Amino acid sequence: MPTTLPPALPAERPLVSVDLAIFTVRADRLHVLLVRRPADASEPFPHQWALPGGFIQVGRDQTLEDCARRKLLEKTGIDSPYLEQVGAVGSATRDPRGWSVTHVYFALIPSDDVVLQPGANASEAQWHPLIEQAVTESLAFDHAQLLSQAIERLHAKVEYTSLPAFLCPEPFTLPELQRSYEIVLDRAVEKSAFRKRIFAQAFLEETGETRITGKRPAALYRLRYRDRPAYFPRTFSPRS
Amino acid sequence: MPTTLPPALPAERPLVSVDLAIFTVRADRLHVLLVRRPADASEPFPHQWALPGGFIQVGRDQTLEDCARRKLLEKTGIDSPYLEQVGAVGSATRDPRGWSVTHVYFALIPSDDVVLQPGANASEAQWHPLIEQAVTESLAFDHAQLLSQAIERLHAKVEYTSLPAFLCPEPFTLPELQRSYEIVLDRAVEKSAFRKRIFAQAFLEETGETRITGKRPAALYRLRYRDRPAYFPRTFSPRS
DNA sequence: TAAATAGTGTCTCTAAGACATTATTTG
DNA sequence: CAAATAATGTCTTAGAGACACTATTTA
Repeated sequence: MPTTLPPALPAERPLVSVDLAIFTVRADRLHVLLVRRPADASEPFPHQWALPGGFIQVGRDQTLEDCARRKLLEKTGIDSPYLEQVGAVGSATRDPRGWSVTHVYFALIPSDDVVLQPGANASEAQWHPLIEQAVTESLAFDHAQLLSQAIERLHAKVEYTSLPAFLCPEPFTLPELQRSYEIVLDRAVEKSAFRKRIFAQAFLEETGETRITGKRPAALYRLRYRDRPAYFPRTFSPRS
Repeated sequence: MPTTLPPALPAERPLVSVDLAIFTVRADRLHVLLVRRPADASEPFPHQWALPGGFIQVGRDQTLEDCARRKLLEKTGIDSPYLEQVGAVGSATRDPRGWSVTHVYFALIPSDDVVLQPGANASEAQWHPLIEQAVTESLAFDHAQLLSQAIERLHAKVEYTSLPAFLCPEPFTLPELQRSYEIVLDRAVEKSAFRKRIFAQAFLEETGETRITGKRPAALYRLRYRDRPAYFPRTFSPRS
């Protein structure tokens, strides 16, 4: 029998964590939630900004996604956001404490639902605006890379899905939804084409109410399905 | 100091693995490579078919993707396939040996490059045809679900990328590439539209040679870039 | 020259972009 | 009624689908 066969179970196991890119729109800008690493010098990257996250607790989390939802609830008080797995990044060197794999999720939440949770380490949670697809602070670990993966995914999917609707507090008007698209895409969107596109997918329902913000009141809508986005048959700008 | 704070490092760590859905086209059908679990009754799911994969070896694999490439090389002898991470699935119950996370990758390889590696456990590696998007055997663990996630991703991306080109032995003719699309999509593709679409993206280069299989010889092409697919501005059938 | 496969041309259709126009409100 | 914002209408355009047609080979 060869001696090179791996053992049935590995002697050493990697660290396993989940990290979240939680996005919202505030003050007409896309923001991401960051937390400060503990100041304790025995921890890696003390006092640096990082994506909220943490290790799987095998006694507590039933699934990877449960762990992500738990973290989100702890930080924001929100328990049913739009949540999507972006991917996993694992290597021997990304965490000085050892071989580690992290699982990146992104969440979209309407900012008025958020109650940043006080207490313990969450007191240092803060919204950071995204300038040119990135955050100005330098982040702990490889979190800058994880964040840009999440942003890249968001950016790509906004071209052909209704994701920005999950950033709007319900009910919302069509101009508000359009603005949400423009903020995420960071470019102007043509109104008439936008409306045809949205209505063709029929994922909104009228509340019957209107909102009087500017001059002519705008019709209010809510999502027909809170649990999944709508898909458009084409992207916004097929070439550009 | 509260006693509910998690420890800096978790006491228990999940098992971490990689599983591969390796696709190829043989005999005009999409196939996936499966391996038999060891017959040893002390192992879970003895003698069942499973996706090739295994635990991360922290002393050996530098990254998650390295681990996937290593497994692929061990099973097929191929070292630079198209390889893409599909996602991670983790839960307390998916492996009877404990909390486990697996990372699913899919690979596309031209079947004539493959040399199924003999020896040890690899002697039991076999190509299985996909009928109606699935394999007829029942698979170990949650591998049926992992496989369908991989197939779903492949299916979705074929609508707007050049992925089927990675299934064709180079050089290939346009009718051969079209057939590759039809096999993966499991539907007919219209020739004229197909050719316009392919040439518009300019990801092929002519070899100058032709292949004489049927009557009129067909021009031979190879990929301009082996490392990434081309993206089309629209999907194949915008509605249907 | 018939059969078969490779490759092209033409017309239609769908959904997006541009941009002008109409509608409804407040001051 | 003027200003402002909401909503609609019309024309163009890009790229896919349908399908007829031409081109090049072998038997």
